[in-house]
Amino acid sequence: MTLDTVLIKRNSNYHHGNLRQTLVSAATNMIAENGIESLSLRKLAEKVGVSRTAAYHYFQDKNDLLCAIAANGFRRWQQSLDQLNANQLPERDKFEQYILGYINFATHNPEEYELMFGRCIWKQSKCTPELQDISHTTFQRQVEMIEYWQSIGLVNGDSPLKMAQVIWGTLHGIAKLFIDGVYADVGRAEEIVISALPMFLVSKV
Amino acid sequence: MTLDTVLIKRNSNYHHGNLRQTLVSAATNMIAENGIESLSLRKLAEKVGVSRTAAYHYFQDKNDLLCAIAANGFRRWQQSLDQLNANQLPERDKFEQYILGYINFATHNPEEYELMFGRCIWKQSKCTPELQDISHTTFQRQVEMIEYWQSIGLVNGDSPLKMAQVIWGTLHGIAKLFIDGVYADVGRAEEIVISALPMFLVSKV
DNA sequence: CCAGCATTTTGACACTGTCAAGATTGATTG
DNA sequence: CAATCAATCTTGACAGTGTCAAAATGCTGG
Repeated sequence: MTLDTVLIKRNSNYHHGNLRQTLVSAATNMIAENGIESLSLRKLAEKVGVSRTAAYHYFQDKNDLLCAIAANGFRRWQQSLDQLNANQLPERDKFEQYILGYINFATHNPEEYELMFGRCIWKQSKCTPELQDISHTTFQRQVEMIEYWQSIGLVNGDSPLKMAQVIWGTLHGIAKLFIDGVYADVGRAEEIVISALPMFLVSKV
Repeated sequence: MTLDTVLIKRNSNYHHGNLRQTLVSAATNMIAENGIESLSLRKLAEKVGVSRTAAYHYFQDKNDLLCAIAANGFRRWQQSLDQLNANQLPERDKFEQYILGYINFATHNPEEYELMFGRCIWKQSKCTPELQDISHTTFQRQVEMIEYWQSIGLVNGDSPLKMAQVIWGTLHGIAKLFIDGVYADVGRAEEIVISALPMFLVSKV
C-alpha cells in the first residue's frame, strides 16, 4: 500500500491532476466496501496518497463530499430510468421492471442508496445545491412516471401524487428493511416486492 | 448547570443510586432533542453529573446503551399495541388505528424510531440479547395481527407473511421518508398513509 | 526569470470512544 | 465495632476523528 502510494505520488508529484474525481471514486469504493460510517477523510487521503486536508480544497466539508457521492448515485439511477424508458415493453411490464430495478439498485448499492435517500444528508439538511438539483429532478421524474401509469389506467389510487408517494414509500421501506438487516435474507427482496405489485395495479376484474 | 450538578452529587455523593436508569432516560432525552449522532457519552456523563467513563460499568459499549434505549422504545410500542387490542372497535377501524398509530409513533419519536428500526443497531448487528428478544416478539406480534386481519377477510394478499412484510414495509418507508426529511411536510404523513389504506383492504365490490 | 496563483502540506485544536489503573464507598463479615 | 471486600465511580492516557490557519510547493503567464 505504502509502496503503491509512493509510486502514485512520484508519477504526478504534488499536483495530482484530477484529485477531486479521484477522491470521490475512492470514497465511493470505501463506502461500498466498509459502510458509510467507516469512511474517514484521513483514511481516504492516505488511500489516495495525499495529505489529510487535501480534500478541503475541493470540498467544503465531509458532508460536501458525501453529497457528491450521492449525486453520482442519482446520475446512475437516472441512467437506469432512461434505459427502462427506451425499452419497448408493454407498460405493465415496464412498471414491473421499474419496481424490480428500484429494489435491485437499492440492495446492490446499499451504502450509496443510504446516502441518496437517508438521514445522513437530508436530516440536518446540509444538502449541496448540486444534490438538491439532481435529486429533485429525479423525484419529479418518478412522480411523472407513476402519474402516467395511472393515467393509462394501469395503476390505481385517487390522487396521482399521493399514490406516487405511497408507491415510493413502499419500495423505500422494503428496501431499507432489507438493507438495514431487519429483514434478514436480502435474496428475498425481489420476491416480496413482486408480491406487492398487485396492490398497486388496477384489478382487471 | 455546574451548580445543579454539584448539588446532585452532594445529595447522593459518589454512589448515585440508580445510575443505569438515569443514564438511559437522560440519553433518551438528549437523543430526542438533538438527534442520535449528537449523543456523546461524555456530554451525557456531564449532564448526569458523573465522570466520563461511569457508564461503562453498566454498558459494555455506547452501542449497548443505544440498544437499551431502543428496547425501551419497543416496550412503549408494545403498550400501544396492547391498548389498541383492548379497544372494542370493528376490525376495520382497528386496522386503521394500527396504521395511524404506527405512523404517529414514528413521526413523534423519530430518533427513537430510527434506533429501533434503523441501520445504527441492526446493520453491523451488534444487537443486545435483550433487544433481540423484545424486537423479535414485537415483530412476531405484528405479523400475527396482520395474519388475523387477513384470515378475517379484511386484508388481501396471497401469502400472509409476505403481506405482513409488505404492509410493514409501506409504513416503514413512508415514515422514514418523512422522518428523514425527504418528504418535507411531516404533518401530511397521516394523510398519505390513509390514502394507502384501500391498497391493503379487500375491495368490497 | 520571476510574480502570482492554484494546489497541497504541516501544525494545532477540540472532540470522540474506550481501556487500565486507581480512588471511594456501602455492605459483610470476624 | 473495625477490617475487609466487592461494587461503584474517577483519573490518566491513547488513538482516532473533522477542521481551521498558516506555511510550503509547483505550474503558468508576463
